[in-house]
Amino acid sequence: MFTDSMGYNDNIFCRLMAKAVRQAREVSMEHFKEQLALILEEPTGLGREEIQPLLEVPPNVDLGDYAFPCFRLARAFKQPPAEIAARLAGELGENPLLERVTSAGPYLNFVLKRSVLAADILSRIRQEGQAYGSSSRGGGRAVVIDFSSPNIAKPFGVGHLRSTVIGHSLHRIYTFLGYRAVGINHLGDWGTQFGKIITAYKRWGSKGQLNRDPIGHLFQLYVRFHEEGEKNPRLDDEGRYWFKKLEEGNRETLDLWQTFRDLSLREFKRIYQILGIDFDSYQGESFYNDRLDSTIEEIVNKGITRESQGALIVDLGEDIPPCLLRKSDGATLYVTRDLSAAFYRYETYRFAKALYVVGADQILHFKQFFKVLELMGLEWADRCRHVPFGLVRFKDGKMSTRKGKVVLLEEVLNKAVQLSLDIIGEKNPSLADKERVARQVGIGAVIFGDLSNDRIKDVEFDWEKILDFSGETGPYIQYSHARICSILRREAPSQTAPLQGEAYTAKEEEALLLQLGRFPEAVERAADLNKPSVIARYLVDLARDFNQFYHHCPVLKAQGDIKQARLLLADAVRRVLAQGLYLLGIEAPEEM
RNA sequence: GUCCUGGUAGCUCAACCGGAAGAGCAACGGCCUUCUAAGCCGUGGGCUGGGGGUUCGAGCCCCUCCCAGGACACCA
Repeated sequence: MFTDSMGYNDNIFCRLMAKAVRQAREVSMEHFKEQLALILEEPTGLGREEIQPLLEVPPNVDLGDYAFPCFRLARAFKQPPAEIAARLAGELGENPLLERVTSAGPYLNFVLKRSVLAADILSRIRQEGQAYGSSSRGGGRAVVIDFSSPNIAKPFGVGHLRSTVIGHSLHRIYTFLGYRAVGINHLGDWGTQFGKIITAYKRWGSKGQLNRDPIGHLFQLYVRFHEEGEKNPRLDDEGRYWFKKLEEGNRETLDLWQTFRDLSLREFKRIYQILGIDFDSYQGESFYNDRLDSTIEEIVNKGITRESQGALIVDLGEDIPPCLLRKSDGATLYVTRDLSAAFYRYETYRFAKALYVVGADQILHFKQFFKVLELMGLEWADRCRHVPFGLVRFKDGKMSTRKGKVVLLEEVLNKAVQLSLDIIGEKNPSLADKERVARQVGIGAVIFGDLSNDRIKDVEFDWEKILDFSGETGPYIQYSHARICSILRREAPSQTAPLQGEAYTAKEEEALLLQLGRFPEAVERAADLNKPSVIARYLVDLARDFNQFYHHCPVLKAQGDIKQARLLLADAVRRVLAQGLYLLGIEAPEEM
């Protein structure tokens, strides 16, 4: 059952097309704002375009559905805002859209007619199903999203979770808005650290251990290299030597590198599978090796480079340090690969946007990188955006990969799933397929925990917090969803019965309807700001509104039209919760 | 030293491009012969780091100081 919102199928594009056709006559919350702006145009003497952005949602539902602050009018009317609000409230007469207009201090508050609101939103959700909230604004244009991008031969720690889940969510959000999202895992599979690892492997490595636990072994070697390097500075030279060999294409070294890469990638894909994530491309840094010369040439040809202390640099002006394209020993750098990748991606995808979901510690790097594109005069330079996020840190200091301090993501996921399983055993022991649900809930909790806060803020890793499933958490949203499914299993709403807008009278129902109507705005905002947290917050509010409804408005025990109306409302909430979770990369179990 | 981010309830965080300061956790008190108590209801809790400025209006914009974190050409 409920297949319309569960299995996300390829059908979405057909739906989006059909939707575009309907769009002209669709009514939405945005449309309500337009209508209000129209109503206010005459009495205020302001234009529609001026009014609409001023309209806001009052802090308290009892005040109204929308509010218009009258401060702006004070000067023109030569009257205090409060008096203007009071006067306008009196002047605005009957309107088919409005239940009432009141003034509260300097604010003019509007209450929409419940029957209109309900019929409007619910019919839309009923018609569009899982496409509710989507749009065709992307028009099939490409958005390239560079995310996750772990370093080969290093463990996948909790620190990598952020880029991975933010990027994945953005991929789904942009797809939902009609873009062709391209997820790229720009693997860190090249660079001087491979010289180090090869050095370490040659000195202390073991083939047996490598096959048994590839990443674990490589990580040990990496840590040991840095430990010994403190005492023996010559190790660094050795590392550089082997990297040079690698770049020259030395067979033996290359084979070793290839082995490390294959083993690591297999390991990473296992983790991605647990998280339910896939990429459209795994072209990492090494992919650009044979393009670097032409990349540099292209930049040099623009006449913006110069030699400095034997290195090739681009001056970027007073505010930013210069960008180093080639070291004095001839080796290239990270940014050279990024530039090369950007050229390649533009040629390949002709993107409308290129997003880089990379930590905030690399803000300067991206400034330099984008500045070079700009100085080259590329018209697509401003389509590139760094989507930075705060770092994960521990109470007792920073996480240092070099020193071997790392919390494995898999360990976190395993603990969350185990805890989830324990809770199911306690609360719902008869549940079928407990392990599957425990995975959905445990992993959902970890993902939601990361996505629910503004990405720019640093997060402190805290076992207690990540394993807390009460309050504003992923399980809270999933639980709300499962509760609805439980009701609908007993009785499904008629999908053809006429909508009875008048049947919604409880204030919990009103709040829920209004919140449902805001979903499309939340999705758009999440995309505009590249912040999945906007959707996460929206879902917390929606789930809270639903739980209040659940506790105050019996569904199955209600009679006739009221029962039917509540079933329909619950069903609409179910769809939006499931879709919202999907956009975050979280599953929505029907029971838990 | 220079630049970038953050600083909101005891703790973790919201606040829709300037508009009426809110949640969750923790604490305390209630609610399961009722559609899943991973829930709901209630109580307490604030000079939005300090000071100045712009504005009818600032948690949000500008200046300055304090605190925390990060970055700052041969790493990624």
